Amino acid sequence: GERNYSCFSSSDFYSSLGLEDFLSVGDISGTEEDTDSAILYGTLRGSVVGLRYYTGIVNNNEMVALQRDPNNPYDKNAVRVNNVNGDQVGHIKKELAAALAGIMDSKLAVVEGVVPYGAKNVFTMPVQMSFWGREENREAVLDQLKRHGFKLSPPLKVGSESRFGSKWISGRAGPSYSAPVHAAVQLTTEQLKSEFDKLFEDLKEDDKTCEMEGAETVGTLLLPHQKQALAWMVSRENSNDLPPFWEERSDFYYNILTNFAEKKRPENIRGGILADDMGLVIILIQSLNFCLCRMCVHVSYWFIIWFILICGKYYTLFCYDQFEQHIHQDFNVNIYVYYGSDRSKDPSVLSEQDIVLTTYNILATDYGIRGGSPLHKVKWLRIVLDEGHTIRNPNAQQTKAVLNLEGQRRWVLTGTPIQNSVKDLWSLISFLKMKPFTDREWWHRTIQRPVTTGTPGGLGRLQSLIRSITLRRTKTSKVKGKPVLELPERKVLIQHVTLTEEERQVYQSVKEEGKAAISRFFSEGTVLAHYADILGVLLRLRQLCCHPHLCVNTSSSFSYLSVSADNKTPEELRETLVKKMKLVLSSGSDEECAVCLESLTVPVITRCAHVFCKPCIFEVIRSEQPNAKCPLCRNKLRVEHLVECPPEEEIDSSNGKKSDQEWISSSKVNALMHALIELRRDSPNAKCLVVSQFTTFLSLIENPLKESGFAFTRLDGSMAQKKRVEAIQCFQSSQAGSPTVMLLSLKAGGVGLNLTAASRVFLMDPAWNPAAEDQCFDRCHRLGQKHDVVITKFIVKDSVEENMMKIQNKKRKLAAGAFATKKPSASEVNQTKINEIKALIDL
DNA sequence: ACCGCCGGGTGCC
DNA sequence: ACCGCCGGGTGCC
Repeated sequence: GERNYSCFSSSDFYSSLGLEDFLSVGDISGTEEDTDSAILYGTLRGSVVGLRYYTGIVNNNEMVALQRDPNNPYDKNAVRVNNVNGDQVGHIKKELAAALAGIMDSKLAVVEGVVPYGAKNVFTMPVQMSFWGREENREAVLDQLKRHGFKLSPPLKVGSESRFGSKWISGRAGPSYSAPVHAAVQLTTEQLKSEFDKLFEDLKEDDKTCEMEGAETVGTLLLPHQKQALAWMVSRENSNDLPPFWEERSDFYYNILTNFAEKKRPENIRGGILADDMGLVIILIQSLNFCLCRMCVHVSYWFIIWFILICGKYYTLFCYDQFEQHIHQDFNVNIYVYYGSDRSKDPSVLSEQDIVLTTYNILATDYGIRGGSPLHKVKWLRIVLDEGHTIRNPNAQQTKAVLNLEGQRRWVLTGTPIQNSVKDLWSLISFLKMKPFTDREWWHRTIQRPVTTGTPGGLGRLQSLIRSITLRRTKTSKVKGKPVLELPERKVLIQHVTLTEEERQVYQSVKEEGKAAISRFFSEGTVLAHYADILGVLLRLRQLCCHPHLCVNTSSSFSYLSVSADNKTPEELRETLVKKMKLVLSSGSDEECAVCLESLTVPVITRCAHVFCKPCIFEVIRSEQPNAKCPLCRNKLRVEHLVECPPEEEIDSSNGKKSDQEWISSSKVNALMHALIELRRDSPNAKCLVVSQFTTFLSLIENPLKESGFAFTRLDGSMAQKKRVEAIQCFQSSQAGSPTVMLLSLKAGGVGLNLTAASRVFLMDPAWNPAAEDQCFDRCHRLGQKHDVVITKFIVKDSVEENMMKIQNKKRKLAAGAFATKKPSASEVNQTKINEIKALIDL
């Protein structure tokens, strides 16, 4: 909404820096998504009329949806009443509709209905309505109702919504309300956490521990947990079970959450979620391309074989996030790589394939094209989403494109089925076509809200739902009492680095200058308004900890801090946006485009200060016109407001050597080189990753590596796909003379990136988000790793890096306990942010 | 009777 | 709808 505009313009900037996880930037999504903080204002009895004109039928106690019908020729205030299936039951009586229309259109409240009794009436039936909204809108809603002569009853708990399968208690006479049940109990963080752990750790179930031999060619190579996964997947595809929460009654099928019934048997869920936090399954596909470790080769073949043997000659669409071109084609199946400008737009070409590989980005781009996407014209036998969690934003074009694919058997591979809250699950559940959750209203009313408010039974529902469709394997999962995977140890060492006198002087002067500016913001009370600028200060300090050359124009660096944010001319606004974009592009390497989730190609910045690829954001604007909104903050988007990055200056000096500038070292580089040389002396065959967020730093490090005769390779987000594959294969190779060092940018590659050849990691600079570090470490500490993994973090003593570590530790502790609990209030979030800034700059 | 009352026609929004 | 509402027919006691 526009009301939040001023917030967005500053806060979206740090989300594009990827710092929101670290610096507790609150979720400030618009009202439509902000349903979690809704409270119940009260209830109201109304009537549904015109029943005999519609075919939709309901049961007593069944939930109904109220939907505005503004184009109704008889009454612009019309409100439709639909049953769970989406069939219209009738209309809300016009006097009441007149009161509801304004409230619903302005989104002041969400109105939900339940038909308490009289469901079989011929002409009209009662409907019990609940009004939900944000605390601050309560008065406005009550007011609007009052003006039309309606008054809400106190928020009784509506029976069918509050307990698992509970019924309305029918009194002998009059309307049947259940007595107000006790208030919902908010579970403690620990309780919630342990409940969620249980969601996934259910290996005792028969259908998940039963093993199945693979195809003959690979069967002998399967590990027990892989055989289990195979058996489970096959059973899921052939299962005749009703979907969760459905019961067979005498001659119909009954949904115990919504009390909806229908004669037609609800579709089985022929698929599920393979949730795997270490790529045990994800690796199956991706390791095809990194097939240097024997086990991975077979694991991946196994997966392909599974699809061929189980499904016969059918075509299967893989949604492939980390796109790879080199696919082994040893199994005599047709694999079509649907990617690049020469991709066939002919659906029948796709239909001829056994397997079609594509990316979310392509899928989303094609979805909007005139004439329709060929991918959406094929009826797939199977659709497999790799990195399924990337579709967790229900409003993203990618999600919409995925949800609209046709295909009966649907699989989701994801390491993190629930990223932050239950909310994230909806897209996946919807993708699996689980009735009635494909409609977000039923998901929200029956699962999400009960869970987040701690309504008794809510977690139980979620649990049984997840259990029925998910196979979960974690590093600690056990099969027959033995861990599914015994990984070598992982050790993290902190190596402190002391700056030289000279480095310290520069650092100190930049710090004092920044500190003075930030102090001024504090005294002016404009800290949050200058948040982006503050991040800029911190960025420079972080860079100075690494190498003085990373921080280019130090002396005049903060001149822009004094520019007032208001009253800018268009040219000034443009300049500011360009500056912000450059800061984003240089802050950490490989900033992602939120549309394609890949590295930014031709970056442009929106007026709301979000950075996207130019083609990506153009496509968004084109397909959503005339009211295109920013995918990240929902602010209005206009093509003419987009600002491109002026080309004259090289931002990414990826080859490092600033033309003839003489190479100098730094304390941190010295520390690294000392460690590398020692490692080469002690174990000449050991391979290591040198990781930094700054690609320019990696480029600088190339100099001493060459001087000391190291064979090294490099992987960062800016590299073309072919180069990346080459770099990885070359590094993973065990041949003599193959590189022993890989320069790796922190965020390069996806979960599937397999760098198990390395057993040492040198992290050159701490990341804002500890999870990003962990994910990076997991690229070598994963299936296939033969050695203990030692990670060395270089941290400059008495610097912003040390302060970052402190906050990281705090975050880690928080993350360990927090899950789906109530969101902190905006003021709490801001206070945390302010405290973190103070801690970072020693104020 | 510019009323009341009767009884038939009729029926969402 | 075994209702409400509408509008035409009708009109002392």
